[in-house]
Amino acid sequence: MLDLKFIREHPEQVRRAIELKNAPLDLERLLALDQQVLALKRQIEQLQAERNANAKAVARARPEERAALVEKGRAIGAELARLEPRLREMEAELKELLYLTPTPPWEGAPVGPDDSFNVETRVHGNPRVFLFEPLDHVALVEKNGWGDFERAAKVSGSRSYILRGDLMLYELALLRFALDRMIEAGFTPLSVPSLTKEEALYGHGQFPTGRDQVYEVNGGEAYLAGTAEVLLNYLHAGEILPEEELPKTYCALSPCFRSEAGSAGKDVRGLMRVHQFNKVEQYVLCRADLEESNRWFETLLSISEGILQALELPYRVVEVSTGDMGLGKYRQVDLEAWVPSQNRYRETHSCSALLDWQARRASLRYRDERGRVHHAYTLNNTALATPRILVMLLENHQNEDGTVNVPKALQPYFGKERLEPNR
RNA sequence: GGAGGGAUGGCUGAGUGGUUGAAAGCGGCGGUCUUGAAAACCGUUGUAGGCGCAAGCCUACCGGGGGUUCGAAUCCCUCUCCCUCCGCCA
Repeated sequence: MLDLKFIREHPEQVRRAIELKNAPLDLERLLALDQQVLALKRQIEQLQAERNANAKAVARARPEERAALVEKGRAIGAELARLEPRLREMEAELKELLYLTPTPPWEGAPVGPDDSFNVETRVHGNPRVFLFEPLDHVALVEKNGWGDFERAAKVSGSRSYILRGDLMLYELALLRFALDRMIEAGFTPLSVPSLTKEEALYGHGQFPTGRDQVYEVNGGEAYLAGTAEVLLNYLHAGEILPEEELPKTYCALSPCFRSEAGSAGKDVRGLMRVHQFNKVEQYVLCRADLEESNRWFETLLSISEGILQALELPYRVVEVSTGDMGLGKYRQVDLEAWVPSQNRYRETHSCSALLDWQARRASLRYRDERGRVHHAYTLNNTALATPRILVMLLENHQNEDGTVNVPKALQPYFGKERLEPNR
């Protein structure tokens, strides 16, 4: 969400951002509505001032003057009662439009409407050359008894999974490993709920545009968060933090839920795209300073790269295009790890800087040393998400006999050098 | 699930229809005093929006929303959250 004043004063920049981001927003409607709201508000405030003055006059009035003043107050009240509902409606519509305002993307972002315009900026490691016919991750899981997709579907429907034996333990090891990397980097580990209120989803940016991706609980009483970012971003909602308390650097482990509406037919098999998964998320709330935000962006990205390197996975770095990055983002870089069975890289991490777009929605503010109040900047990135990362780990580290090697860095967490078949 | 009690400014807390955006205390900030500090004393100290070159003025906000009234922190309705007791329970 952009500052209304900024929109008024820089409509051309906003128009450009709408174009670049393909934002579903009618800027002319927003600007016109803004003017109407301002005019009506002025009128109403004028009437309120009159009403207040009149009410005070009633209190002081001599008995013979009262009736006339009360009558005047009644007239003002009637006029207000006529105007106020209109203002409420107009403000509600204005707010809906404001929720659709996009952050202008950074000048380095590739320009284009979709992910086909994303640009690979760097590759790390080489895809492994197999001296045997490698299996895909579903075959590996089935061969070793490391999971049960059929029964998962019976119990929970499509896009669900059951992990078993070593693979189940491997997931736990991975999550704990990722948390330790975050803690080493100075982040505060949190466990947060997955149940979320509607406001938090608006504050995050998931609502209103991504509503169809979210599971609703009890007819809208709550929602299941698709990422801990939703919760982390609402932790300090409405607060004004002292500047000394910034940056807030959090990492959280949480179950994540996604309806995957619209991705029917894509990645329906296995662990690639599931309705419920676990994720360690990185989140930063910092001062409204572009340089600081840029530094954090690099930090978040390098933490994730460090994790992929420790997992000994070949990956590439992708600069996400303006049309693919989402309304709120200033910059987005994805990390994609190699998937041998698909002969391509698939996303494992998504690093984003949103400037004050989320902070305005959730009212995340801080007070500087001069006493002035600012909206903060927010950033986030995946630290590690399972089970998708298991796809890459199983396929890349498989042996000819179907066992799977555990990267050195994970061995202390897993306790063994390889995953062995479940008997 | 049942019964009851609450929600006021950074914090504690007064305030049940009329100059109350809100007493008082604490805290914060500035100053006086002091070699320095403490204490004491004086001043100051919410957010958002609008108007104005500015000084400043206006409006809204006492958990959220709605209502009654000339006038609401105060009365009514509703929702949310918190606390106590009972029941159930990982």
